[in-house]
Amino acid sequence: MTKNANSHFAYAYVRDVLTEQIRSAELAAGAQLPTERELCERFAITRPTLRQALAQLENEGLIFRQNRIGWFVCLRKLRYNPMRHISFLQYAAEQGFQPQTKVVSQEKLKPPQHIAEALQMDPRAHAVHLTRVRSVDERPVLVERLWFNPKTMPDMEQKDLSSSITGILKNDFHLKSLVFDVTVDTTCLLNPHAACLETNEGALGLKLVRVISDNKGQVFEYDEEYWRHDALQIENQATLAFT
Amino acid sequence: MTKNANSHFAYAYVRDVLTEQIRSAELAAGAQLPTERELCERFAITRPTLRQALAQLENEGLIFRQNRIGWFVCLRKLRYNPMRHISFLQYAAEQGFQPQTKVVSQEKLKPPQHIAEALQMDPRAHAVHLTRVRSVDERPVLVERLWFNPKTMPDMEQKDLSSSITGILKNDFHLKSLVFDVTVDTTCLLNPHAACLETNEGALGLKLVRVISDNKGQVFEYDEEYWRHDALQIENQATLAFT
DNA sequence: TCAGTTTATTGGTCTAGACCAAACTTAAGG
DNA sequence: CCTTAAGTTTGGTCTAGACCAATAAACTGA
Repeated sequence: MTKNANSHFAYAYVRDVLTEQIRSAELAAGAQLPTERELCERFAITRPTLRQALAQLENEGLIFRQNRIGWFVCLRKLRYNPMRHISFLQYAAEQGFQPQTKVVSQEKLKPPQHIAEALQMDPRAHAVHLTRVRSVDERPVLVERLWFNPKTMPDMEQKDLSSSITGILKNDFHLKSLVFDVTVDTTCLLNPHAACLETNEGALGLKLVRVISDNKGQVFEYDEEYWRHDALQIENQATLAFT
Repeated sequence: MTKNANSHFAYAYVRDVLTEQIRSAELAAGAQLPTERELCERFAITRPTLRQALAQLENEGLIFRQNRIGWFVCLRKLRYNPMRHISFLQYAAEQGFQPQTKVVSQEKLKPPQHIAEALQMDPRAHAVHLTRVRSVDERPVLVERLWFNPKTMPDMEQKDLSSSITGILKNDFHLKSLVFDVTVDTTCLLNPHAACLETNEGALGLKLVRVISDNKGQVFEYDEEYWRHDALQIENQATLAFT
């Protein structure tokens, strides 16, 4: 097969050609790519070589796969500021998406040790645990798992958790301010998160952990957010005032 | 080959075994993994299958490769808050790393159109462009490319850019406050960034874009940071006060 | 026309190599 | 002891299949 000068490997050439087709909108957002076998024929390469190229486009967040259906050009991303406090439903709607939330489970159980430690709770105690999936335009993009400290947030199993948790902290537990500690890592999505996000096991994802405390450092809530990496763009804004 | 119940594919089984060995410190941070051919023999699989498992561990940020030398368990990550303003040298040193910075190039040239637009400058004009590589413990982790708006930051080619750019904005251009707009995306590292980071082309990375303006919205600087994804953990903290 | 079954299509997983090239190790010579 | 060359080891790239399984499309019968 022929290649241009700056991508002498076959997979790199294919990756660059497809990238340019996506960037120039020759392949439109949401469009299905030709099948793997068609692309192999067109570029005169084998499927392992093609899939190396596709994997890199996938990691770049340019394409995504639907199991046994095909590869698609990614749609626009949800811009997400993990430090803001308006609800998912609100900022997704503001950006022209159609957001949805589905509770997967709510139960009271013993948390893993690292979560018990982060919550500063008795590791033998049970905590209320809420798992929910968020979608935009009927495409699941986020699995979140919330843990509530039984000491600082008692009786959570009796509250309506479909409303704002921040509201519960303010109104039911009378907090005057909250501190959010957030970390972001790349991760490999495993089941059940991968299945909830309708992606295959092993796909790249972003894991966001948020610990919510009061201003005395007492921990109330521990959240894990597993995101499809191709569905969001993290953003933030800060101001530096010179004194 | 044999596998346990929850990872019925060979590559998934290998991935999970190696993950557990890393998590339990049976494979210590920095340790070299057995060679690919040794692992193939041990697990009775072929190299493509093994490399599928290794690729997922790499995306997870658990292992990294050195070209033609071997696979290694990742060392601890630099915790990075993109919204803070202390220098890289300072927060890396605070975390017990040995930071280094190397200027790769400094030149004045016509920026790409999307950068000219972000800088709100005449697209035909030239801007000072600085490229530098940051390392910790002699391991390159970040390539940054800084563009300075010639309208708001004239004569930058005559300044000492090895010192604090923020200091230059404050002292030379008399700004009273700065606004930082930051976005974070996963990306596929290509050359020359991949080479600077001593990783192979196509490796997963994180791209962070920061636009620096004054409080009137006038843009001064446009920064692109290309990070080894396995070398950093993004963190942030915010406070929400209820009124 | 609809429901159920069958067939086809698509990506997913895997084997079994081959060969390349960067990096390291070893050996030889000055 | 140092430099250079040769050999070895390692990950990188690629071919050439095979077979699986999820999903869609097509077909058939009521």
